[in-house]
Amino acid sequence: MAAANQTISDRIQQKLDDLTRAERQLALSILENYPASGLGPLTALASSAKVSVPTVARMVQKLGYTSYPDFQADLREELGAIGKGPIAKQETWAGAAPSEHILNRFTDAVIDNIRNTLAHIDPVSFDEACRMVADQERHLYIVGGRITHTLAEYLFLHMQVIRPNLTHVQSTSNTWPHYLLNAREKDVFVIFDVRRYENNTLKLAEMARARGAEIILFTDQWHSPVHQLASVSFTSRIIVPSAWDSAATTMLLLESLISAVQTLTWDETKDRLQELEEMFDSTKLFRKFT
Amino acid sequence: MAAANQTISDRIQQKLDDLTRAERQLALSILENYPASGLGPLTALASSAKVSVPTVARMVQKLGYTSYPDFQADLREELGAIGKGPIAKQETWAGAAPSEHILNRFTDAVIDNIRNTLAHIDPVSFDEACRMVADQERHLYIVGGRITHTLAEYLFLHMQVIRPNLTHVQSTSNTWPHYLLNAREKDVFVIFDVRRYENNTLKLAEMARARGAEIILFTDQWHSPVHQLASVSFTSRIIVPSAWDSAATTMLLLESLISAVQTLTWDETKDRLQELEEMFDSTKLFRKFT
DNA sequence: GATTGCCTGTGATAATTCTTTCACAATTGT
DNA sequence: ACAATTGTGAAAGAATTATCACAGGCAATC
Repeated sequence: MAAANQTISDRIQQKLDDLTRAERQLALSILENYPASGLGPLTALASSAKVSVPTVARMVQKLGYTSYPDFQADLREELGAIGKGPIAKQETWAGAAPSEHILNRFTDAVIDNIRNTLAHIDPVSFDEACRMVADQERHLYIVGGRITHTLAEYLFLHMQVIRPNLTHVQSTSNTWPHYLLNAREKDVFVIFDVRRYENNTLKLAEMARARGAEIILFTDQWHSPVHQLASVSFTSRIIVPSAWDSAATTMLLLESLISAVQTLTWDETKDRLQELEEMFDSTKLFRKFT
Repeated sequence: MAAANQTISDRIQQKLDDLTRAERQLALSILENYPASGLGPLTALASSAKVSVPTVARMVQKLGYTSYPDFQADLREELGAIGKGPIAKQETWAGAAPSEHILNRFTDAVIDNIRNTLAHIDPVSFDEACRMVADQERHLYIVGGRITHTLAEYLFLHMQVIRPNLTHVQSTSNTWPHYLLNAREKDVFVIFDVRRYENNTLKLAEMARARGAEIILFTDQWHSPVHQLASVSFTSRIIVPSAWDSAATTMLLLESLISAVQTLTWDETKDRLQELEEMFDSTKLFRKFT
């Protein structure tokens, strides 16, 4: 049994870089359900991590143990030690940091935002919005402002894979009126507007509405003026201990929407994804492992 | 394995009266160091409780298990259930929607990601990264890939307000080698790289490192290869019920970092913010109320 | 584009450890 | 003294673990 002042969890994380792909997969699996998974039989651990038995044996030795049971003994000892100590903590997210640390305070706030936002959301509207975004007959315009531009782009990036017939508009640029020339009845505008609300965005929304397009709005709890014009509005709470607002909750909503739209259009999407994969493979832009 | 809604600890205590002297002695020993002692070998448990091996075997059967390993399996399962904190599982986030609705499933996953990510973060490294990013002597390069580009841009946007002397680099473009010409010792690169890891990004990181610059990396649980070169790495869990990965957790970390850097540089920042406000006022780009 | 080397899984085997269960003796309490 | 409980020692059986050789696959390199 190897002596250690740190937890085995720490030790594994520290060694993570010296490990190979399968070993890392195993290590992460152990950390995933820690420490329970490491206390079962070796074969069970191997199969739950989807690696082979020798891989487990090899890694345990890399971690400095003479055998798997040796490793388990250390785990048990650690588990026993926890029992003694003050068990109080659980409230802090980053356990290693004090509760006043910005990481903990910020995370507290974001979780609170998420809870609050989700509690007030209307799933029917959500589903409705998903259907609108998934409808490939309608041209999809995605509009972001100065800060929200990044969220808009994130949506655009994913929608590009999922469906054709879409446009990314920056309300901060002067070129957006050109795009509106093409907008037709029933087209869909996904608009992001949080405080400080942008005049350009409002004008754009008004003109879109005038042309008979429908608007899906992502805004904050104070409601962008675009709200009046929107068919569906998503309201996120965005308060955090910072000079700025948080986009994390809006991001969550957005990703949920993407996931839902993806499911709705899966039949068509999967071919596009397939093609994309092949293109990536051929360009070698990405690496497959390690 | 016997079904139970209660913990095994409860069950043992409940049965305590039906047990004989040696068995009770064993039971109390198990509860003494719960659950670690029950997860070791039977013989070890027997000797630590100072009872004989058959006594252990007999009692386990009295508790309703078919075998000692069966008992252990139940213990491990219970241990695994504890690992999941109290906040996540029970609740439906969007109360109006059924728990199988994508909104609830997705939010569950994100909360889980956040919990897991924060649990493994090192606050010392975090603070260190904040100091590096806040140091205006060093030029700050922000690097994003295909998907992470949006996160990079989000950081860039905020850093622009907080400090001068920074550059936004897209690893997907071909122009980045030009930027590297200006990179100097101790400059800071904030690099985003999640799967699928981009070869361009790795090359960029290597060259930055060769020039003596320091790297702060935002990656996922599988660790971008850039990890080896980084002074500080932030590892987010990014699994959600979707064909894509979630950026929400990384966004949270990022915003925490921004907030912390903002605090560190407040003296200089507040003037810049003031100026920015005035510029916005004069351009009438934003509306002050509603 | 071919080669080389590293990593990983497979299947098998042997060694080890752990578990179960004997019968019987010792102990305890009634 | 009787009956229930418990421990001893042992041995068989089961499960787990350690390890091997080998082949396939992937990636880096030239």
